[in-house]
Amino acid sequence: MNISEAAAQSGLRAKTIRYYEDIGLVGPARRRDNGYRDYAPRDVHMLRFLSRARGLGFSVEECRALVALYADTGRKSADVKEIALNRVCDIDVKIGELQAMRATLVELAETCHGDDRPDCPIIDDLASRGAG
Amino acid sequence: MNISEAAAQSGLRAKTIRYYEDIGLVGPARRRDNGYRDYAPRDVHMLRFLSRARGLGFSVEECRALVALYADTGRKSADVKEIALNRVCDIDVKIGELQAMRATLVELAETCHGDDRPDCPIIDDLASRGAG
DNA sequence: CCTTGACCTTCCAGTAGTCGGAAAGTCTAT
DNA sequence: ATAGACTTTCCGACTACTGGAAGGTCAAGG
Repeated sequence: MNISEAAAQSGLRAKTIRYYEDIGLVGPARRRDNGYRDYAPRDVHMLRFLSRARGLGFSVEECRALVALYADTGRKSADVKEIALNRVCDIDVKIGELQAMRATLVELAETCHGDDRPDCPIIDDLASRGAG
Repeated sequence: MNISEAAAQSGLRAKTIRYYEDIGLVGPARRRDNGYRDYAPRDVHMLRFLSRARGLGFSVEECRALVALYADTGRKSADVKEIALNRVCDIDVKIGELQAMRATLVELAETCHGDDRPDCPIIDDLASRGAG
């Protein structure tokens, strides 16, 4: 099948598929006589794997590791689990940071009357608080 | 003061300060005879404002708007509040996405025995689940 | 005066992960 | 034959910096 069909079935865009081939995340696609890439269901399967892993926030490099583990039928499940749990830790850190930002912003917004007057605690706070 | 001192006092790096000048987020710094940038406490104040706004996750473009509002003493506090609340919405969306990722990953990790055996539900799930 | 090291300057390139578009070739239907 | 939808490669843009090279400047020590 053509790349656009593979894109539709995998959830990736054609551009992204070419990019993944470019950086070697997937092997070079088989080509037809006209030079068009030709994908088999098995290839789409791999692309869907990547689409899903990326959707879970794994970096392209982590995906590379996952692909290697996927291909290695003798892998240890512990190796995969470790990558997944590391990802959970990363996520926890990011969620924590975002929650801290959110709390600060809400606090600031709550003290701001939000009308036509120029006096604004949000600006004042940004301007006066220490760099930390 | 020199740029490194301004950096230390503002919480930004020297490189970042030059970059902000480059993209016009701050005006060009006054120069000394030797060509070195020379910062007054007032400039550092502005840089600290930016450092803090960036720390709260405002994009550089949002910072540009905040700087304009900061400089506009006739601003409406409502305009500032709107930017802040939009930012809160963005954060909520991101937190939601991260929590969904986290839940999926934890679920997958919990079903994975995580030992030397090759059988791995994480890989299996990534490989078999639909693209969504 | 000379050297050393820590500053400073500009400019260029690279990062992640695509996206957009140009220019050119190909396929399909009418 | 032609229109329009596909494909190809390549190049540049995006965000927000960061690193490094090549070179100028300054302050301290011998």
